[in-house]
Amino acid sequence: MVRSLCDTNPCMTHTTCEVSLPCCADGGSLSSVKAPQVSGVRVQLEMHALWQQFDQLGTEMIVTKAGRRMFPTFQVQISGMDPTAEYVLLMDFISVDNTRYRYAFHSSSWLVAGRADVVAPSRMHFHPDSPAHGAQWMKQTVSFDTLKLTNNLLDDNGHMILNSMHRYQPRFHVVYVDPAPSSSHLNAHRNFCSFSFPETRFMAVTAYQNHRITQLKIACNPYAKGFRTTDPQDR
Amino acid sequence: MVRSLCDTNPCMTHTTCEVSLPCCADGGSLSSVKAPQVSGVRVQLEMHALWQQFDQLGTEMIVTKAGRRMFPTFQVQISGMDPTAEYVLLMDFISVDNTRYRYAFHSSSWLVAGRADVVAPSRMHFHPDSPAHGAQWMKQTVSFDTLKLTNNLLDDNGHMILNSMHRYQPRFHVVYVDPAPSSSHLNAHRNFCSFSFPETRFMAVTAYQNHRITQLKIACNPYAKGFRTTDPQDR
DNA sequence: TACTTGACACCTAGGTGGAAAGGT
DNA sequence: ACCTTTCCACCTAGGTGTCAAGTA
Repeated sequence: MVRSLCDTNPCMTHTTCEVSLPCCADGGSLSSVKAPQVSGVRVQLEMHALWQQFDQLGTEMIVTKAGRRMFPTFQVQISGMDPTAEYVLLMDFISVDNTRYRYAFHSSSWLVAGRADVVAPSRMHFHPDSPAHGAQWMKQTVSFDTLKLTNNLLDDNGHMILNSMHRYQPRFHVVYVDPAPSSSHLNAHRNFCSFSFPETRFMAVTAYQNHRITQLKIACNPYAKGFRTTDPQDR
Repeated sequence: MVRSLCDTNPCMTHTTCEVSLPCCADGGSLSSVKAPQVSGVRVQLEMHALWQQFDQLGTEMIVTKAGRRMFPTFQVQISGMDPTAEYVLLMDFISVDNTRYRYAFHSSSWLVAGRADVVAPSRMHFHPDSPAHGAQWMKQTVSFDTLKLTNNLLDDNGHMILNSMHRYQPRFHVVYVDPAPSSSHLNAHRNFCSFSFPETRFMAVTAYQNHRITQLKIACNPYAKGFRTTDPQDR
C-alpha cells in the first residue's frame, strides 16, 4: 500500500503528506515540476501496525549523550524509482510545534510547559548505503536502524540532535543524483521528494514518562527482553 | 613504508610483487601502460609483524561450511590514488601450487599428498564500501574483516570458496571506475593494478594442524580469549 | 519538583577453538 | 587413518530499561 505521494500539496489529513526540504522550500509552484526520476517515487512505511500502536499511546524516544537508537526503527519500502538512476536517501527531524512539554503523571497526559528551547542544530542523516541505484534501494526494505538520537548539542558522532521534552516529526527524503553537475544546482528543487508519516511522530525524552510506552517497548524490542515478566508478547 | 609497486614485472623476491587479474593476463607489454589513476597507487599491509609471525610458523586458516573469518584480518593502507576518482577494491585467492597437502604431526611439517583437487569456483570479494572515491579509501585503513572462507562448493552467501589442505595466496586489486563507459572495456587492462603480499599466504584447513598456530591464534585473536591460560599476551 | 546522568544486569548477535561424533 | 562436521562454553560488541544519584 502506497502511503505517501510525491506531490507538493500541503497535506492536512492524518494519512501521509509531502514536505519540502527547508533549504528548498518555495511556494509550491516551482517544486511541483519534478524530475521524472523522482516524480513517480512511492514510499511505504514498514511496521506500520507497530508504529500505530505506539502512536496511539503517544510515542516517546529516548535521547542520550552517547546516542540512542529509535524503536520502532524507521524502515520503508520504495517503488517507482528509475532502476538505473542514482539516489541518495536521508532523514531529518523537524519540530512539530514551538512548544516545550511536561508530563502530568496524575492525568497521564502531556501538558504545554512553555515555548520551545533554543533550537538544536539541524542535521541530515544519510542512509549509509547512499548513493546507490534505484534498483538497489527498491529490492529490499531500506532501514535506518543505525540512526541514533542525542541531546548533546556538541555531538560529533553525526547523531541526530534533539531537545528533550520536545515533539518531532521524522522526514524521509529521496534525492536523485543528477549526473550533469552543472544542472544539479539549478534544478535542485526538481531532484528530490520528501515523505512524512504522521504515525512516526514522537516526544524526545531522557527517561520514559508514560508507563504504557515503557511496557510496549519492553514487549516489542528484543533487546529489552530481560525486562519481560508475564505475557510473552514476542515479535 | 610502501611494500608493493604497481608495475608488471613478475616479481620473484620474497617482498612484494604484482600479479595480473586472470582475465587480463597478458605478456606484460600491454599492461605496463597503466592509467594515471592507478599507476601511482601504493599499498601497505597492516599488521605486518603479526602476519610475519604467523607466516614463519606456516599460517593456517579455518574453512567451514558456514564461512569463517580470516585471522589475521587482511587490512591495507593505500596512498597515491586520485582523490576525486572512483575505485572498486576487491580480493581474490589463487592457488599457490597444484598440490594437495597433509600434515605430518611427528615431524610437524607439511608434506605433499598429491595433485590438487578439482579447482573450486573462483570468486571475487568486493570490499563492501565499493565503489568509493580515492580520498575515502586513503583516509583510513581498508579492512576486509567481513570476508569469510568456506569449503562449501555450493556456497551462495558470497564467501570465498577454497579447498581444504591446499595453499593459497590472497591478492588485492584496485580498479579505477572509468566514467566513460565506452572506453572502460577497451582499456580494462589499463584501469587496475594488483598486489600480493607473500607473508599472507596460508594453508586452508578444517581444523588446525600445527599446535603452535593454534596457540598463536588464541594468544592474538580477542574472540579466542576464552582459551587463554597463562601468559596474557593481550593486545 | 522536574529532569538528566551514569553504572548496571540482562539481553541479542555473532566470532573463537575444543571435543566428540561422523564420513570415506 | 585422515579429514570434516556439529555442538558447545566462552568470549567481544553493543542495544535495553532500571535505579540511584546528580543537577538546578
